[in-house]
Amino acid sequence: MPESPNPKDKVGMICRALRRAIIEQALEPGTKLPEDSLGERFGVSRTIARHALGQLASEGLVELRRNRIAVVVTPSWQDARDIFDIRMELERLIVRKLAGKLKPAQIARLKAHVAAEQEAHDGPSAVSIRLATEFHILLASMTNSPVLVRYVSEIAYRCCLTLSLFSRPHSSECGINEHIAIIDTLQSGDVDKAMALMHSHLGEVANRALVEPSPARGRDLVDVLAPYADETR
Amino acid sequence: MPESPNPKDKVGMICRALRRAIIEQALEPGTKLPEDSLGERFGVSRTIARHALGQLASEGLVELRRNRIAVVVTPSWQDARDIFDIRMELERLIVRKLAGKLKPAQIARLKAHVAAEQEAHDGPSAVSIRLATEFHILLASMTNSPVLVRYVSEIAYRCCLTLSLFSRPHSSECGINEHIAIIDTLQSGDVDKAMALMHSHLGEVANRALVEPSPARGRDLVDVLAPYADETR
DNA sequence: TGCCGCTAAAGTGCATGCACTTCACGCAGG
DNA sequence: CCTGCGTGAAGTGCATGCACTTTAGCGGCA
Repeated sequence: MPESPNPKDKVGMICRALRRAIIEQALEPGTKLPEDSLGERFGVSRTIARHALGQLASEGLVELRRNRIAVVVTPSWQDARDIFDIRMELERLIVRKLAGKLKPAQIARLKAHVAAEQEAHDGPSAVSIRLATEFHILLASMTNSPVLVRYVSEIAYRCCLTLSLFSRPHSSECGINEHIAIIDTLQSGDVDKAMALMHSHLGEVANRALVEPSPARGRDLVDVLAPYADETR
Repeated sequence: MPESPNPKDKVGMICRALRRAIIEQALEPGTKLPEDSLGERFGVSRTIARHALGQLASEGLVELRRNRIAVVVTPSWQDARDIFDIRMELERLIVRKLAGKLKPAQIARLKAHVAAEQEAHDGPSAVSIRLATEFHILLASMTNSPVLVRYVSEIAYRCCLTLSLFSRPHSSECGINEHIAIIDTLQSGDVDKAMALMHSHLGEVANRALVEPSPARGRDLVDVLAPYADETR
């Protein structure tokens, strides 16, 4: 529902490209995204680039301030916590809808994905982060609920952003085993266990990600100061 | 985060206006929204109108098909069910965050809102639907979680759309009393009871809204046929 | 040296123009 | 009377242009 997979849809293309760049941390939080550069890079006019930025902004991935260059958002620590809270609720819902109802083909699909995750385990961490995220989106898509897919995608992308901000350098090799366990439990049909598993899985991720701010975590000054700046108005 | 309350932000203005028009059912599902008409009506160029439509589309309120006039979405019955499911989860989360933590000023604010609902009870049903919806959004906003606010707003708006499609003519005078009960329980701090109340409140709304399609519910042919059309591709 | 103000360059906000697509109406044929 | 088709009108997709805002860097002044 965000935008169709229509190959002619240029703004959709750009959105996907940028989302992917962001999720793989090729574009770090705070990176500037000037309309013309984008347009030039993708071979379209500013108009289109602008439209794409609008989309991404509505997904919470870029920040759009009037008369200012768009930037990749820098989620606050509080934002991050909120997002994880919501994510847990939504993914529990997904698990509830899915437990015991997956067709063999779907199970196979999931296992194939996890295999890909394992394969990428020793590769660049950007890829494994992306795959881990896509696992959750894949799961969501099996509910056949476009709305759920959209929200979980959005949230999962934003969690990636958060990870690149707050998480310890090498915590990214997050629970592939947990993914496997979830698939198995889903297949077995034990709703409660599946929900608990998903809950603790996400809890793990959140814990790895959300090491308490401990102010000067190498991040840009302006980000560190953001909360204080809020006080002044 | 969707768009700032900046008064200079024309596309934000148009979005708000259209959202409100949709929520009050001045624009029914299926209504066409040509860019130029919109632009003319709001005194801006097509460019801006177009941008606004893009926003609304990403919120799931309008449908945007390539080279075709944008229309107010016509949610399918299944969509409606999904949306209510998600809504329940999110609002339960809200209640959990809020129970026992509301400041007196916030309680007062809520009660004032309910009073307004009561006042509008005998007025046009469009207004009371809007107020009922805004009650939930107000609640969400008290969590101070922008993401939560955004999602609940979006979902609530879409529920309104659904209502105008599926609900019986005069079911709109939905539980003002239930709103009051929720406020009271929230104040008392009984998390479980508050969650149960909210759950049943939404369940009520959903039941009133989602009378099983029973095919020819006066709706347009094309809508009835939509699911069958899906089979063909 | 260090700081402040000024100015050109870079960037955004928005409207308009042109090419292409879809839509709606009327007309011919069954 | 209904159906199928062709054509102009209506509408979208996209690029470009101009006015205004922000930014960054330079030169003057302390």
